[in-house]
Parts: sequence; structure tokens; C-alpha cells
Amino acid sequence: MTQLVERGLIARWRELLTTYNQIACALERDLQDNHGIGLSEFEVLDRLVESGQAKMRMHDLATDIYLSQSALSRTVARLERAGRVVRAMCADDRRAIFVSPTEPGRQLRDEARETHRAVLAQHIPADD
Amino acid sequence: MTQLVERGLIARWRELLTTYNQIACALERDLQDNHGIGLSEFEVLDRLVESGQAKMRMHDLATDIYLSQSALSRTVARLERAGRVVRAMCADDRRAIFVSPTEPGRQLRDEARETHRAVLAQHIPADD
DNA sequence: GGACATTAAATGATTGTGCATCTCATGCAC
DNA sequence: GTGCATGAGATGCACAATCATTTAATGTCC
Repeated sequence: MTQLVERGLIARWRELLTTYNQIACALERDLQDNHGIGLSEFEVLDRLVESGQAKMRMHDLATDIYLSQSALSRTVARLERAGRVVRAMCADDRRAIFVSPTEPGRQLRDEARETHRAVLAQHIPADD
Repeated sequence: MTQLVERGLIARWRELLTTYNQIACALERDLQDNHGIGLSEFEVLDRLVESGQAKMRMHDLATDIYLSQSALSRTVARLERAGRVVRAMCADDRRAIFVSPTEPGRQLRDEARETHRAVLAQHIPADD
């Protein structure tokens, strides 16, 4: 990535495009094969756990992540369906929803994190 | 991008993830709004024209680009439906297909290129 | 020449995404 | 209080991407 800094906008964009797609594709495949979880599901779960808090509001989760609001909503729905998180009412603001990882969810995250890191290590250049 | 080189794998990946999504999203939106063309359609058309050749085989086009074979096939189909390219038999190898941009296709590409460049200029850091 | 692997491209099925819209809940003005 | 804008989240719809499969043409080995 960094070695291409001077090549002009288009070249840098294309580099970004292919790098992103390669990595995202590899992550998607390995996460799915090894843990039965998609990339965006992992990213959500990961951020949820790493926040350290027991529960997070959807809205706060959304600011952290690259997903659109509707994509986040569906991703959390999938995670819930799979028993990785629970959604709960928020007493203070009844429009809001709290999301918390379940124990299996935390566990899955820990396992998947290793696959995740391995794929990244393999695809992201050591340094410049 | 470059200023984050030392932050570790995960941080670099997240940076890539959000950068990519912001730019791709902006490109998609502006290309669609201003020229009625999607990002992958533009990328295909752009590479097709910039190759300098009158026609290219699908397979050669595929090596240049981040799209899967089936995605490319459908993207070209969309471009053809919109009159931006034509597909033709290849006499040498009757399995292969030639793709050529039409005049309106070239023209659209030239126009869209400016939008494309503008969005990139706006989102990709000048340099460091 | 015949059988089989390989290659180019298209296509069916499934899935995830974005946009627009909808439903409620809040907040604020009056 | 009523009325209206705004905010949080869910959902219908359309579309694009993937995987797996299919069709058809080439190549190869015997």
C-alpha cells in the first residue's frame, strides 16, 4: 500500500480496491468455513465485546462501524438468531435497543479472532 | 492511510475497511446520480477503453479487475443492455467472447471519469 | 477417431446491501 | 394538553455479488 503513494489517485484507488477485495474475500471465506460467521457479523461481535461494556445501544454500535443502519440492524438480527447476542429494550429511551453478546457469542468471537488475525497477517504487508 | 502504518494489523484493517467503504459508497452514489452507472460498470468500461484495444476478451478483462467471473459476466450484460458495449463472437476460439465499447459507451466513460476523479480527490489524502 | 479433462462464459439460486419507507417514542413549541 | 419535527430501529423492495452448476468449445492422450 504505502509503496504506491506517488502513483496518482486512480492507481491508489485501484490498489485499495483490489487489496480490500482480496482481504475481505479471504476473511469472509475463512470465517465462514472455520466458524460459520460472516465478516460483518464478526466485526459487529468483535466491537461489541471489545467495548468492555455489557450492553451497547444499536446507535452507538453504528457509529463505530462501516455498516449502514439497515445493514447493522440485519446483521444483529442474524447474530441474535444464531444465539450470539441478545437484544433488549432500553428503559430510558424506549426507541433504543440494547445489544449484548451472549457467552457463546463471546466464545465464538475469541475463536474467530485468531482466524481473523491470521488472515490479516497473511495479507497485510509487514510494514513499508 | 500512511500515517497509521505502525498501529498494528487490526487497526490498519479497520482503517482500510472504513476508507474503502466511504469511497466506494460515495463513488457509487455520485456515478449513479450523475451518469446512471454503477461503480463496477464504470470500472469495467474504464478498463475497456483505457486498454486502447478495440475489443477485449472477457477472460482478459477479468484478470484486470477485482470482480469474480460471474459478476463480470453480469456487469458486461448490464453494460450491453444499456448500449455501452457490444459483445461479439471470437472466431479463433468460439468459447471466448469479445467485448467492445460503443461510441456512447466511450463518451459516458469520459464524462464519468471526471466525477470519478473528483470523488477520489476529495476522499484520498493528498499525500504525506 | 473416441474418452476425458480443461477452459470460457452464462445462468440459477441464495444472500447481503442500500434506499426508501414505516413504526414508535421523544422532545419541543405553542 | 395538541401538533409537529426528529430520532432509533425495523422492513419491503430492488439489485448486485457470490457459489455452484451448466453449456459449449478446445486440447490431449491413448
